[in-house]
Amino acid sequence: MAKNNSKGNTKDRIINSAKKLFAEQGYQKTTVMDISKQAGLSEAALYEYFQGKEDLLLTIPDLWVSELIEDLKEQLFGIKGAFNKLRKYLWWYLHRIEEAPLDAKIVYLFLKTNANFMNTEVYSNVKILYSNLIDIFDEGKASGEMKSDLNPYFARTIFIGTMEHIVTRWLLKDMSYSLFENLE
Amino acid sequence: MAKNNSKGNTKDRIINSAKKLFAEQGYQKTTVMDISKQAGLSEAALYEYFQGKEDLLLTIPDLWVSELIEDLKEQLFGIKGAFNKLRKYLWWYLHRIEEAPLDAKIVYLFLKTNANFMNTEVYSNVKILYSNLIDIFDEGKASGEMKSDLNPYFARTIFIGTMEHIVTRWLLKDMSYSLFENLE
DNA sequence: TTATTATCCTAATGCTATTAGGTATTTATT
DNA sequence: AATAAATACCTAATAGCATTAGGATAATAA
Repeated sequence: MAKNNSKGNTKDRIINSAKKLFAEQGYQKTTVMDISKQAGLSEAALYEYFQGKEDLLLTIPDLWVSELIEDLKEQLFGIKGAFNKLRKYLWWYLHRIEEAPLDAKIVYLFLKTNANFMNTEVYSNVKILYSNLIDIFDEGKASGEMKSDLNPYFARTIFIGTMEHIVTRWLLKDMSYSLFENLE
Repeated sequence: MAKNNSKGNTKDRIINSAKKLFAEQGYQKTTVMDISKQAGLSEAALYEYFQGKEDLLLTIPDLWVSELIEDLKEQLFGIKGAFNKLRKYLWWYLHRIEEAPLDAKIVYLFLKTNANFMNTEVYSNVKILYSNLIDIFDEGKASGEMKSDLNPYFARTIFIGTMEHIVTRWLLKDMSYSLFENLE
């Protein structure tokens, strides 16, 4: 019950070191020694906490994305109108990404290229995150706010595609400007 | 003058082997030995043709993207109307990607995550490829086909974002369906 | 024929992820 | 309090892989 005090700290230290280094130098160029040194440990000790380098990569954004799901519910709660919800969604998403650029970079740039990404907790959580949009578009159609022949799935593809494109470009350009500079 | 007969062949063999293996197993999990064995060479011989594994990755889609640029001009030539051009652009792009899924996978999934991507020939070529869209939107505004307050840059972001999202999803799902199943 | 260059090889080298096998310190049990 | 067990960490292998050294063979040029 009182066992994971320093253990929890160490694990966090490893995660934070890895996050920083992965985002800065990329996954490949970051060595396990880099990470463990930054966390103040030996390499071997790191393996007490994670199965390996890849496991570390896959674990890092787990927490972040789970948080996002919880937060999104709250944020959308009480907002009336599909367009208002969409606006809020967009704003919220970009805001969260600007707040946690390291996590975002790892998810966007390194995780997707990993062969095991599709079997990840993160992947299914991202799907949940995006499924909310379908509901919003359905609501918009039902209320008459949006055209009745709108295909919600295609609308979502456009919405997400655009958002992700903006974010990816921002990440590739080293976050050198604010994401909000180019909002309609 | 007659020196690069077998040399040219060998280089092609290496490129094709690497392309296949990168796309199948991912960049990290593919070893130089895999590639050279598949190409019928020793590992050392491969280094006569490429500086290394990363150089190989960066070189592979060079040719493909250069070709695309040439082809696009032809394809759009003689088409009247911005919307017609847009439709053609979309159709052409998806078609070319279905035709060369290995190149596409490498560009979309592995190249973008590489730290050196931004300094690549491929990157500047992709920019050229996308800059054509600005002209199309400008033309559409000038001809009255599109609203005069349309922001061409934002329109392009939406267009490309949507396209890339569709393609990325398709690639991640192992190209298990035709890209044209879900066209408007 | 001799020199040069192209093409390829085997055998290092050195870096990096991961494991083996252990020590010391904390926690639980009697 | 004494002993057992688990925790947190270490140094020193091991093994895989990218890359290089140092040639050998064969084609081409002088």
